[in-house]
Amino acid sequence: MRSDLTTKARIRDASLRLFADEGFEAATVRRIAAAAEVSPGLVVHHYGSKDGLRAACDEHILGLFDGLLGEAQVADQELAAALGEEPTQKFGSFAELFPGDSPVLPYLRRMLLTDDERARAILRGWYDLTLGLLLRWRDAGVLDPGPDPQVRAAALLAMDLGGVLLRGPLSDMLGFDPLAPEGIDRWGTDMYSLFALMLTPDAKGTP
Amino acid sequence: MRSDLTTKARIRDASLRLFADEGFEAATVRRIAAAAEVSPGLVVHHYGSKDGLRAACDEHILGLFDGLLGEAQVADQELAAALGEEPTQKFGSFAELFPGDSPVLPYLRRMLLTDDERARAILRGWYDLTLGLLLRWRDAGVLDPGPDPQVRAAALLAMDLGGVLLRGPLSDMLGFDPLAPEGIDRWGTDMYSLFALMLTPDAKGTP
DNA sequence: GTGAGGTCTGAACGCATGTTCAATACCTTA
DNA sequence: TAAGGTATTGAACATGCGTTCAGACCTCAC
Repeated sequence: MRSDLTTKARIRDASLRLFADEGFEAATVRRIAAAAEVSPGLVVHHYGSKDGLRAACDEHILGLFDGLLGEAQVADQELAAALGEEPTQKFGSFAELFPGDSPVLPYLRRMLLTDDERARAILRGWYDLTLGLLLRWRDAGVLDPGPDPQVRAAALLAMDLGGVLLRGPLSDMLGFDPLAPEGIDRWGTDMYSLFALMLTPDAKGTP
Repeated sequence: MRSDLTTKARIRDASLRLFADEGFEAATVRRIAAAAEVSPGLVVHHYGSKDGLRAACDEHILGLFDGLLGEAQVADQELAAALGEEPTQKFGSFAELFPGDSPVLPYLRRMLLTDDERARAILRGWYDLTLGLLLRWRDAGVLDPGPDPQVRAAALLAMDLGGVLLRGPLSDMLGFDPLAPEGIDRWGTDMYSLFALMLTPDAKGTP
């Protein structure tokens, strides 16, 4: 496989941006071609059809998230040994994983918006991870996930992804972009402090 | 089997559903007309254009939320007198305001995800209300909104709306629809219990 | 050199779209 | 009953869409 700046990859990246920003139907083959500085015919030549192009984009993005989920699972396993040790610091957020101008989060947003089945599957992976975390820490006496851990895990995920999906309106309200590098700390700090409320008094005492 | 609404309202409701479910571009005038059991020409006759129809839908939905916000503000004022009295029970969620099959939440979802400016304005109203609530209750010693109340208010809003925006995937994960009448209690209960973590020990003691 | 095979273009095609318009049906008011 | 406005239709139109295709261009192997 060749380097990633081939014309074919350039077309995919251009369509990634347009699909994410404007939606699949609104992004036309002609404008994708213009953005990638090629002819419309070449787009079809490389990807067979507009649907084929979308599939390639999906694959690309889902691959990234799958890899990420794998890393998170590994990190989770490693963490399982050192239980009770600053769990708050390990409760990472989606938003911190990608640079502010990356098209990855906007594209995920689009996939979730269109209820893509595979986006759901990715989400389910993160849900399982979160729920597992809550239960394990509960059993270790570190954390109280409330009366309904499954719903609690879903709510935490909803809050995290709500930040991704509502990035624009939230920036409006707060006066800063909570997902941009400059704002992620302020956003993340409060997420942590809200999460920390679930820690048991014992765990709170030992920072 | 036609409804007893006027033809014009029937067209608007049909397009409301289609816009919400499939997006503005994907919902064609012809299919809207078919859903409303009229001819394509009549749609344009009543609303001038497809854009005019969208504007009418926006107006309809935004009107509903404006009215709701007004009611919430009134309720908030009334509550201000009886401060400290079961604040948890008054922390309502978006999702509980509409029946499960109403197109209102799906349409709001669509507006938020297309970054409609007026949807942002509506959201800002709810944000201001939430933030005001947090600050007032903090000053009354009932609640601790954490180190950054503005971000906290935004995060709570993100969680609430995250439920709306991710309804499909969440239903998948949880095995029940958290926004349907049968599931809203279970979802709402955990939202309450998470919110209750912010109450100060004094307030917690007095149910 | 020459031909094969991939890359790339731009015009063309068929189709679905939003919109227009003349014609018809319905309903009110005089 | 007559008139006039509104509601409604369905065919027609222009436009932009995804896609096709013949051919030009490039790059190697022989």
